[in-house]
Amino acid sequence: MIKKSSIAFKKSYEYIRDQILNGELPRGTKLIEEKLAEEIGVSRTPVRESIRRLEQEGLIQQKRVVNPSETDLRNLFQVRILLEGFAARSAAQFLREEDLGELRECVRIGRSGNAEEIMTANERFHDLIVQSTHNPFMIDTIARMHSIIYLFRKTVVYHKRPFLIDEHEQICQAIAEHQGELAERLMQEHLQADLEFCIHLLK
Amino acid sequence: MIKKSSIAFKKSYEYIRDQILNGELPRGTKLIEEKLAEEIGVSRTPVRESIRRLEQEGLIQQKRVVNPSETDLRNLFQVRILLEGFAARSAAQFLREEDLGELRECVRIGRSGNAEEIMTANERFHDLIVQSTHNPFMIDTIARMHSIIYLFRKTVVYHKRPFLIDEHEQICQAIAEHQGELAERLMQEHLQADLEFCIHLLK
DNA sequence: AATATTAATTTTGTATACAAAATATTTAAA
DNA sequence: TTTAAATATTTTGTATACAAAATTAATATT
Repeated sequence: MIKKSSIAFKKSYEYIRDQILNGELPRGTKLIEEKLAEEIGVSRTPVRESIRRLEQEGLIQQKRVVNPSETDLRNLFQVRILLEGFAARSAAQFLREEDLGELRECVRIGRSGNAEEIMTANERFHDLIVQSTHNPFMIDTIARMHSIIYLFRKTVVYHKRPFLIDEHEQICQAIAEHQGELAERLMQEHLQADLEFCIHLLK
Repeated sequence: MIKKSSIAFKKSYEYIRDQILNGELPRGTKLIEEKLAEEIGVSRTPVRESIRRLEQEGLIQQKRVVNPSETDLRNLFQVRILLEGFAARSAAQFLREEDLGELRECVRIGRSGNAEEIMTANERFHDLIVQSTHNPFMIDTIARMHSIIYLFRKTVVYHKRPFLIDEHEQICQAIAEHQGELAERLMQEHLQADLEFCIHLLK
């Protein structure tokens, strides 16, 4: 089957999404179709579609860049903890040897890399575990949450959370030893700590 | 804050969604913007938007009415079981007395009502439990799954699944007695049975 | 000065036109 | 009769116009 290009839509979707994710469009900003269209160099139609799409993905709410409250974050993490906890348990059972190697590599980079590298490694760590479920529906649901969580990534990178990498290492080990229950619990605690850290920064 | 109407969009969105859910647009059908627009009596623009929305909600995939495979259903239910299982546990802790009454009423109707009433009561049963989480994000995620699952509701109603109401009753009782762990396990088993029944019918 | 009304402006929702892309159909070649 | 190429048709993507709705600014009234 042939892929369709939709270049104007792609361009505007990626532009707006990236502007939101890297903070150039701060949380709470009102998005105006015509302004964006002119800025991007396309008509309103694809911009409109992009906004709607991002609305469905949770990055935009009522034409504004989403601005999650503490409660919103807690709700989000309640679901995230359930799903990624399951994923960790699943990884302990199904993760392939080569992926386990990459998981360890992520931990290593977490200790020795620069800010940019650490951020990428952290994302990769969680992604490897989520992918191990081989459940596209679950992967998609989790990805949707991450796009909101990533709104905070700059803030979180500046204030490095203590023990983050240690926790990753523990999870990694539990997975390597096929201890599903333990991996699940450790992941839950890990994410809970992430949440509290996020909320702490929010104030 | 003032609600906006968007009458053409609302009209076309609801029209298309309902046509899909009640089977008048069978699974796999290709949707053509212009045909639908004329049928509904609006222009292509709101129809387009409706299709995109329904695509995000999972009822449409690549311009066609979604047609889930057995694997798709299993993946979907894996997530559903996690989330609704959690919701049942949560209900055992937090469900208000009046909602428990309604839950019991759903069980009663499940035994004595006609097909239409039973269907509504079943939906309500699950909804009450899901709502007890008071987590809009979780509620929304689950709702999204239900819209796909409801594609099968006609088929499922014709072939009444045995023990369905008994299981509801057991869950209801566990919740009433604040036995969270039990309620969670019963809900998981209940949904697993639902899944197997769905898949059995699919063939 | 604060509040309510009205008017001006911005922004969005919808319809429409047209070109690009995808699909279906016909014709030609093996 | 099958396969390939060319053509015609349908369908989608994008731009644009215009009216409805929402927002903002200005005016009048207390």
